Amino acid sequence: MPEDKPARRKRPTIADVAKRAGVAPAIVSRALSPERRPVSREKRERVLKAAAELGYNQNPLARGLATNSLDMVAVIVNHITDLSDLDLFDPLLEAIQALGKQAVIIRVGNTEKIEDFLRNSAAFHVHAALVFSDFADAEGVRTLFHSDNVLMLNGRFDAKSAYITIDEAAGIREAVTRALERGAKTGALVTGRQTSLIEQARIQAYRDICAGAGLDLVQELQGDYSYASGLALARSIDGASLPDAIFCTSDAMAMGMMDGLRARDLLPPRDYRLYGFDAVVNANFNAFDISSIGFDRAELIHGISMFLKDPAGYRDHPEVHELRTRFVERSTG
Amino acid sequence: MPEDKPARRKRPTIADVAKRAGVAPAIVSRALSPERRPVSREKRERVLKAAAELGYNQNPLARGLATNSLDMVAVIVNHITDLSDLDLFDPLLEAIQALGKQAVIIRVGNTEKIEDFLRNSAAFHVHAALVFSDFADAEGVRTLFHSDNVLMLNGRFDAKSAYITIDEAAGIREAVTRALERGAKTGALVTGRQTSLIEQARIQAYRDICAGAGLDLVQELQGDYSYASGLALARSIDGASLPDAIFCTSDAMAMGMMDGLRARDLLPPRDYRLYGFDAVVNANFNAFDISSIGFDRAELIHGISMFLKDPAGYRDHPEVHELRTRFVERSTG
DNA sequence: CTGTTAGCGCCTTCAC
DNA sequence: GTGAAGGCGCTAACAG
Repeated sequence: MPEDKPARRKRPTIADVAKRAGVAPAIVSRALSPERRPVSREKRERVLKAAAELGYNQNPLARGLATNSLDMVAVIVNHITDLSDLDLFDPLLEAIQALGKQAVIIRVGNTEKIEDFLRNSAAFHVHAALVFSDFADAEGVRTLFHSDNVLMLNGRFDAKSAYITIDEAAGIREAVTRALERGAKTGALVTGRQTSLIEQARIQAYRDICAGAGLDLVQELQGDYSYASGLALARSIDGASLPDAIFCTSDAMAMGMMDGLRARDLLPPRDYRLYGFDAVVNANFNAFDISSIGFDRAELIHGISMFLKDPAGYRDHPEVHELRTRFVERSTG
Repeated sequence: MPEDKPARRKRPTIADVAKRAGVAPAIVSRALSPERRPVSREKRERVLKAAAELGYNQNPLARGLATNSLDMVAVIVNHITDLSDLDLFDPLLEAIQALGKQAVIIRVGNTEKIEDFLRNSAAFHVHAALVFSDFADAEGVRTLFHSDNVLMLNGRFDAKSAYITIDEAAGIREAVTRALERGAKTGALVTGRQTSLIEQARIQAYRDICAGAGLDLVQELQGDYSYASGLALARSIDGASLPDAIFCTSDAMAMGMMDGLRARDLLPPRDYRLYGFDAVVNANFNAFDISSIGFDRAELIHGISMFLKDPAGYRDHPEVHELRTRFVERSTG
């Protein structure tokens, strides 16, 4: 191999631009900075022109070394399915890229020693971190990343951290009301991983609201959010005294439940009413079309964008700190 | 705000470790390098001890600046759904992290000027790039990234690039054979985005194999891989002369097709045989359970890992350069 | 094998 | 408003 890497043409540096523009490197740095820095209008223009002619591009590593930060956003999930569906993930990436930043996905699902691993990684220096994983708490993430710009999306925030919470109760109240209107007297609740704060809130909301509204929650079953667990739990539902309404804390479990009961010729809404959670598009498949509860993903993306754009000013916009869930009516309930 | 950032305790540097171990900084660098570099056994131990005591962690930005590379892997997709499903994405992330690297997801779907955007980004310096997007060609990606370590997974490779291709024909042949065995004489083909090289190969394989095997492809319909497009295209299927077999180039389209025909009381395998593609887990939902064609995702991950571990040596392992698809029998065909 | 010396490219004082 | 100088932390190159 004579010249495997033909000495990739060296990229122009700030010094090259400075030379061409006939100014000092520091001027170039200032002129090219997004922030308003003292440079005379005339020199700024010379610098911009020279930079364009040379095809200059900043070296983010050098800037990162000097400023101790990187234009990347860490997205912390358990498994990737935490982002409950692609409906959220795709626009999230788009929003991050629209801000000129890049998303580093960090999966803490079963990586032990995630900390050691991260400390030697460039991800350590990210501009901000978005935390979806319920395994991470605010303080831990702050020490994990070389940044205080942590947005907690898992409910585990503290006084110092930014967050977006979901008002689970709003949509649940609508769904329960709906079930009652349709004559439901009894209900079953199918839950997911109870270590999640969000899940705990969801379960509690169901209990409280059902109790308050007079819908008798006769059965609680625990799954793991998955289709498979819903399918398996269907066996635990007593056909003889079928609950009038079955509430699942994920759409996937609702789908499994529906398939499991369908095998016994029990169909919603004829034989029981079925409610999912998350309002994923999948549930819209004709074969399921499950009534669900969810929030507007665009609103969540909007809040995240605001945070990334100006982490310091985020506190001043409480209107994006909490999202409301709503009942999404489909054919099962 | 008196002290918003309480001067985050400075992390120890290589110089601190050197001082404590009583050696030169360069020795520390060598001792801590993953590669085998000349350091006396005794000094190496002193360095390791000092580093541990100090809680030293490398600064990847500084290393990146010096070596011009970063321990990150760019994953380039159109939209995130390019990774056809989470079955692949989650283990891919896990594999990347297992190598001590981080995944930067780059979505080129509708970002114009992706190039300008990237050149100013740290992603430019990634260790390697994995290309799933069919919008990117090998040469383009090499110039886009400051790295020749590009693995093409979209079929658009050239002589200089590493790649993994999928033998689409193998599984298609099995599926067509199966349909014939079950008495099919006529078939319909439902396709996706035809700009993709992989899709083109898939379509051609279907045509060739059906022609060769004597299955008459009476109809071709174009969708976009999605459930919705399959559902819409079901209307174009003539109920009177229903094809014996319907082959879809994605599972999602097959699901849509199935729902669309179900609405007209046409069910597989009673009334027609239905075949999907990708063999995603979703298709396993009881309500669908669609026969499909796919490759072993673990094999793909294995090949990708080999590449990331040693991009230079990858060429010497041709056994991972091509994956075979296989027919996955389920209930619809 | 070892240590010294230069950078890598940028930003940030700090005088002017 | 400007520019020189030093530093971010590490690695490569070069003598010893």
